[in-house]
Amino acid sequence: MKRNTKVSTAVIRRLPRYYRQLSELQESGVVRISSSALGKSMGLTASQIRQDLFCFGGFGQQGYGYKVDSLKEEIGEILGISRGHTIVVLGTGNLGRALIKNFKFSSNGFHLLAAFDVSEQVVGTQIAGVPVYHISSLEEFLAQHPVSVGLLTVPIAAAQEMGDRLAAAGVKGIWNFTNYEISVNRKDVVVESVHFSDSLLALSYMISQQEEPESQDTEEDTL
Amino acid sequence: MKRNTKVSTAVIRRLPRYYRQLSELQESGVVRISSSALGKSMGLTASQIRQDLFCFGGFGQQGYGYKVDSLKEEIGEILGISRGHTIVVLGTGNLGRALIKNFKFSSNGFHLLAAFDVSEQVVGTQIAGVPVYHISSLEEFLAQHPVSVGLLTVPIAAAQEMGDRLAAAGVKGIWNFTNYEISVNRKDVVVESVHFSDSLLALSYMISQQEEPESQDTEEDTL
DNA sequence: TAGATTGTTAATCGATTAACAATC
DNA sequence: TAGATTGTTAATCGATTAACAATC
Repeated sequence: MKRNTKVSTAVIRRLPRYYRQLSELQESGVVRISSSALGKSMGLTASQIRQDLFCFGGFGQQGYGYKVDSLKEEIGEILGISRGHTIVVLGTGNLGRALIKNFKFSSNGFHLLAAFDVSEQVVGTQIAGVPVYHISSLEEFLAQHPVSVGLLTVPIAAAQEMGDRLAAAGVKGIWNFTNYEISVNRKDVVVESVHFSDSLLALSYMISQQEEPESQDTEEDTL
Repeated sequence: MKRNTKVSTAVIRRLPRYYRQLSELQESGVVRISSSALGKSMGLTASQIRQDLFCFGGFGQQGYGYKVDSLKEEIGEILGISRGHTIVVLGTGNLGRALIKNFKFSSNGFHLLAAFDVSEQVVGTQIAGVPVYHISSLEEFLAQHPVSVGLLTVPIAAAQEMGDRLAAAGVKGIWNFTNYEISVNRKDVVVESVHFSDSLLALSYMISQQEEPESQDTEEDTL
């Protein structure tokens, strides 16, 4: 059994994928899986999977493989799914609304407590059962309820200020959906950003490469 | 000047960040920047930035640094921003609608042509000026308009089928927002997925680590 | 010119892959 | 038992960092 002596971000980023894949296997009724089968289904090597799991002690059985149920359970534990994390949403525009209505917070171990906005039209209402408060009452709310994460879907101009307020009020993490790289200098607040445009531009690069395949030795006829 | 002999995905993933940072610098009126200054502002080393740009030939001036305008331009070119890429949206639920209304497709070099759905309530209408057609006319539309990318925000149950139809109809890329890992076996179709839950679970892991800091030599009092 | 900063090669570091003994 | 597959160490590969000559 190994202590998690500094797990690399590469491994951390794969953990949710393992969790997702194991959930799908579980739903398909698969009971046991080997590292090589799991690797094949995810485009990874068996070695890498065993090495990754070894960071946390290894949860398999020699000669048998891994029990899907218990491995999923273990990884969920590592990810902190059963820690009772809580979350609030800042900004109830189209995206905030979409996330509140559709994203399965509870499947990911988060309890969605409230949303905040400035618009008088939404303040006081509920979105999918989630109460919407005025942003001015954010600190008051955070003082009364322990909130793990603040989800930012505010306009880009308000992003930094809202991030600062969340950090000052003691959240542990900020899930940033604004296309702005907010800077939080507190060591005890983690910022995780979802940059749609980074994703689309990476895709743009990849499809652009395919359009001009191997222009190495061939004569360029484009200007 | 170096040919792009297999650029690593690590580099590709940083290109959009460079582009974003340079855009912000440009807006702030910054004209010139050195690799070390750019690195500091992005949490990268100067060496890494020079190495990254070197993959494409290097666009700096010795003793001076990089001109913000032209470096941004060059990186935009590499990313394929001025290639006239086109995109259609499949699924006009909350998320699809939010993206259509808010996401700046044109800033990222994409022209949003149309949206598709099954609901009779939206088919025939427009969302932010974008016409919504019935999904049954997808192939007909794609045959008439060259479409680079299909954006998937359909329910998870429809994800794979829609991905297959897009690939068969000749799109170059699929931008997948369903929480399902669609599999496309065609070599000429790239899938880029945005998995919200992977992002949140990674954040969950990170904040969970902070909650139990350095439980190495200390006595465990949790069970 | 002197100073600054890149382009580019070399050294280092870390992550992935390979190998195999342990063991179910 | 024989076969399979893990846990774990070692080897390899690739990415990051360091160094410095080139040059603006």
